[in-house]
Amino acid sequence: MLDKKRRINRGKEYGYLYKNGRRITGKYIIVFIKENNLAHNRFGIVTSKKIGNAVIRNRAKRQIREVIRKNLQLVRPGYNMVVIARFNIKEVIFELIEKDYLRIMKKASLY
RNA sequence: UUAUUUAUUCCUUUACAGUCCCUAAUACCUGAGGAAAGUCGGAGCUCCGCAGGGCAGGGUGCUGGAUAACGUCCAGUGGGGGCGACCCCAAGGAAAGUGCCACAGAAAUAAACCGCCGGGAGCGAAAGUUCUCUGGUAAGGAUGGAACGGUGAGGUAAGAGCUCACCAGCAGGCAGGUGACUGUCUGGCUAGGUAAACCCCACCUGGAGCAAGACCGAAUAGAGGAGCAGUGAGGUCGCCCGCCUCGCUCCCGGGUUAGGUCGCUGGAGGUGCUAGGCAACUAGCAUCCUAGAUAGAUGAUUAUCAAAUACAGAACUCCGCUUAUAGAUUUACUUGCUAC
Repeated sequence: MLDKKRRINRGKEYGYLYKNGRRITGKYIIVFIKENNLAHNRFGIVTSKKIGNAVIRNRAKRQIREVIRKNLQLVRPGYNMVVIARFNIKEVIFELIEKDYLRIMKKASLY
């Protein structure tokens, strides 16, 4: 699990990011990004019921969390991000998700 | 365990030392299911006015037992199915009342369409035959899921439980059984189906649910004005009674996204043995037991295990039911085939 300070856990913050954040769409994930004026990044992960049952949703969440953890040092700090899993994430292996994530970070000039 | 900061204790003071909390790093330990699922039934627990009475509403529906309880389970009874092992059934009441019974058919709780028989009238010598005539008749035909018990005999103008025998069904007695019910005798002679239609009968039923609810913290402002009412308004399902609380509405002014802790897991618990019981289950003894989160949990890579994996992830707890499923395991029996 990520540290408590690196998590987004208020429904309102998610709503704020959807409204005001920059939206970048990848092949398997969608990311909303907004500056947060902190020395670190904060993340939220969303897996909707469209993706599948609880087992599939939890697995997708774990894999996204691992991608974020693995590349924590690479990404520039000071942003809030919401990562949304798309419905086709359940069919792909870990490396492809990681590649997708890094591509989005590059596009946002955070890497 | 280490480190940093802060607070506190001790002390005249300082230092050393100790304790608690927060944060970070490291190490070690622990972490889902038979269905965790669907949320269909029941219960514990919590709060609401301790929930009292009546009506309404809802539920259950063969009998006896088990259980904290149930719409669950066990053992029976009665139906139905299967060659069989065995399986299935919301299975009370239709002589309390009402409704409905499509199409077909003359008629669907009401009967005469065809037919059969007697009488009358006409025709005819008679046999007989005809009818806008009259009466009897439910045996036969035709329709239908169902036509006012069935089969046979007597009986009759023709017929008819009109009479008799057997069968089905009904009522009552007796015997057996805790009981559902079974057996038998007697009687009168027949009573359509539908209650997952209304309904009747018996029993059960207050409501909301862990986002229940409790505590701590933060913030905190109304002796303001106007109108209305006092047979008023509100109070955790509907209506009436009973009970409890309070004036109410509008305007003006003020406040409001800050959370944390508990509830939160050891319990109607699992396993084994003994005893009781046909069984469900119960009792005693022994022994075993580690999720408890709060954006909400089993990651990535490599290796290995003989090989491989379905349905699927706890959110207060438990007992059931239902549905989804790869594989593995156990016992008893039935049927078929093959061999002896």
